[in-house]
Amino acid sequence: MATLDLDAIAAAGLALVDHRGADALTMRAVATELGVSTMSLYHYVENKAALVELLVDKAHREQPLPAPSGEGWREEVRELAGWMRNSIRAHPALLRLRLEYNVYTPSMLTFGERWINLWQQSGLDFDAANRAAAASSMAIIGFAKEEVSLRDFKPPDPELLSWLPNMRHLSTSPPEPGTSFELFIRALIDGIFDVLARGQAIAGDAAPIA
Amino acid sequence: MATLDLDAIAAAGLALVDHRGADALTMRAVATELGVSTMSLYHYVENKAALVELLVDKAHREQPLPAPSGEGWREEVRELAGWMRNSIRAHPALLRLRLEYNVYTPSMLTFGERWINLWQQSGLDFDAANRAAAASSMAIIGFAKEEVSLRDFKPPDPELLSWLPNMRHLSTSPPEPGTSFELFIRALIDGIFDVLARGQAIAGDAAPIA
DNA sequence: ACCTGAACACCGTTCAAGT
DNA sequence: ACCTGAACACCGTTCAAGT
Repeated sequence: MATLDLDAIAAAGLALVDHRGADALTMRAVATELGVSTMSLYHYVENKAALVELLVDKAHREQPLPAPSGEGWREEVRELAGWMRNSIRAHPALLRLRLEYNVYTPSMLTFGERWINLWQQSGLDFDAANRAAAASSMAIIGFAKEEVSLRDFKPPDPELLSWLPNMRHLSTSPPEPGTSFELFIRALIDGIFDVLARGQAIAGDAAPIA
Repeated sequence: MATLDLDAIAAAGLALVDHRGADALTMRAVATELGVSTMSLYHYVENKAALVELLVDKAHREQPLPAPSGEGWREEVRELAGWMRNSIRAHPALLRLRLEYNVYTPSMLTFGERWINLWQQSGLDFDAANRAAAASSMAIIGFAKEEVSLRDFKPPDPELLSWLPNMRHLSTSPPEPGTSFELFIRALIDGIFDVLARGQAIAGDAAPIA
């Protein structure tokens, strides 16, 4: 029996990333963490990109998709958005590695599938629902990533802020991050639905009337 | 007179990043591009993080903030959002470096200042306008970053997609990226305004009535 | 099949030395 | 003040060799 397996490698790597940051994830560090030589890893993983993919997969398995609540499409979209946000926030240091090694996993696709499904239940027509799903998923993923990026934004010296009264006020009393996401998600869903529903209604009504 | 200056270094670095990607930006590469030894750079730049900051600053100077059009706050918010999107798209490979070296520049702050200013003209009260500005700026920056990230997303094998009809349809006929941003920005601004204006109205009306 | 040490081609950066 | 080559401490990864 082998002393190593993919899950142990993923666990060790993810622990490194979570506790010591993206820079701490080196082949050497993962190997010594597992009490094994660096080159052993290459029997399980083709290269570092594959290692990162392994971590992303494990992170995703730890955060299974929520069961549909049946509370209606709007509420379910909000729940799924919250799940995506939590998935991103669970391993903030993983974001840089994903970008660096261009890692995409099938789990993203199943999320997208369900996301589109929900919008198809909104009453918008087929094409509008697809456009709504595409735009809104990008917005939500981008917003959640931006939240974790801003976490290690160090506020500039007060000197500079003295010329920028609005920013000074915002940086001294920032809105709570949770409420910002609440506002964003509600506004986005309602906004996208309204814009597209209005477009449909106009397109649908104009022809018969004219 | 010196053979080197900050602007030449920034230009050489930015050219490398734009034409050969983030990985191509090494101290050695920038130096040889300028026909100089690697260590010369350290007389102008403390370390690689400072080099990246230099590139970001140059990129930002090339994309000056648009003059206020005076067409009303909604239109001006859209214009400013488009400017931000273009700034991000102008140097897509710079995003990874910014994240990697945690680079924030004062130019971000002047953007934020104006962004808040516009929302203060929306008719929302002071706190609501600030919340709107914070949430919407994160959404827009995140969305634009997501757009460029998705640029080098390679669609998965059709095998996998056969179980995901919605995603298969989306990947065979994706919406045009430009219209996706148009939809997103309009929906976001209207959505945020409506949610907060409704909240204000309710809070303002409920008390007298009860 | 699984694991290993030595080595290679790269990094960013320090240092002592040149003009 | 400005520039330089040599060297150091890291990377990811190849290779030939062990069990």
